[in-house]
Amino acid sequence: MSITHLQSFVAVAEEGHVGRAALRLHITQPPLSRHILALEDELGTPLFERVPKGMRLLPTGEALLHHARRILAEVDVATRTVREAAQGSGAASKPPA
Amino acid sequence: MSITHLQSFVAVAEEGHVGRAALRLHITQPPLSRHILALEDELGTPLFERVPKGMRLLPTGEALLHHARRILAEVDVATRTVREAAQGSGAASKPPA
DNA sequence: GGTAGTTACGAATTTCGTAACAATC
DNA sequence: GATTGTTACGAAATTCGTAACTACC
Repeated sequence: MSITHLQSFVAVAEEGHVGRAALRLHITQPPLSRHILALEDELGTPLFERVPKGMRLLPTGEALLHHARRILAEVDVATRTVREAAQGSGAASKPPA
Repeated sequence: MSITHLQSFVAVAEEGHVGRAALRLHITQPPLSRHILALEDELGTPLFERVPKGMRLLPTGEALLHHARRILAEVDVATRTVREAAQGSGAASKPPA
């Protein structure tokens, strides 16, 4: 499980549609579809039900969604916190791109 | 920032030594060293002070360590929760390796 | 000279996007 | 036949480990 996979999962869960999620993530459908399949394979269970309109979360997916959002938020906080700590101590070695 | 990088970071932070952390992670020193350098580069600040005995956490590193542990723990919980949800609904498609 | 981290470099793996496919309405 | 997700496949990018290097006692 990678952070990229979790970002992909959340996007598909929120859009309910691999194509739209891919647009949102600025990648094409196939790699995004593969991210979901890889996650399902790793966890050993489907996360979505494939319906004619797109992708519908299963209970397993609902369970993951909570945690995925929390993880992604925490990654964000971690990044900001470290950058602030760096600024505070004037120890920055690289200016932000 | 990837989960692998965070695992590497925590191991080095706890061991205070790239070589020992590499043994613990069952990889060699160079990739582990690169993980730390990549993280420092991405965050724009050093996380460790290089001392003769090894690697010593800087305040920026201390700040990251808290979040990194929380993220890794949350990933663990997420994995278990989804697997339990799958068992509960009998929807498992792949037996655990 | 021993111990530590880092850089060079080639091989193996992974990941991407285009194109083709499959399935459902 | 239009819309959706998936598989094939070759190219590009990443990541590994061995070997060589650097720095500090």
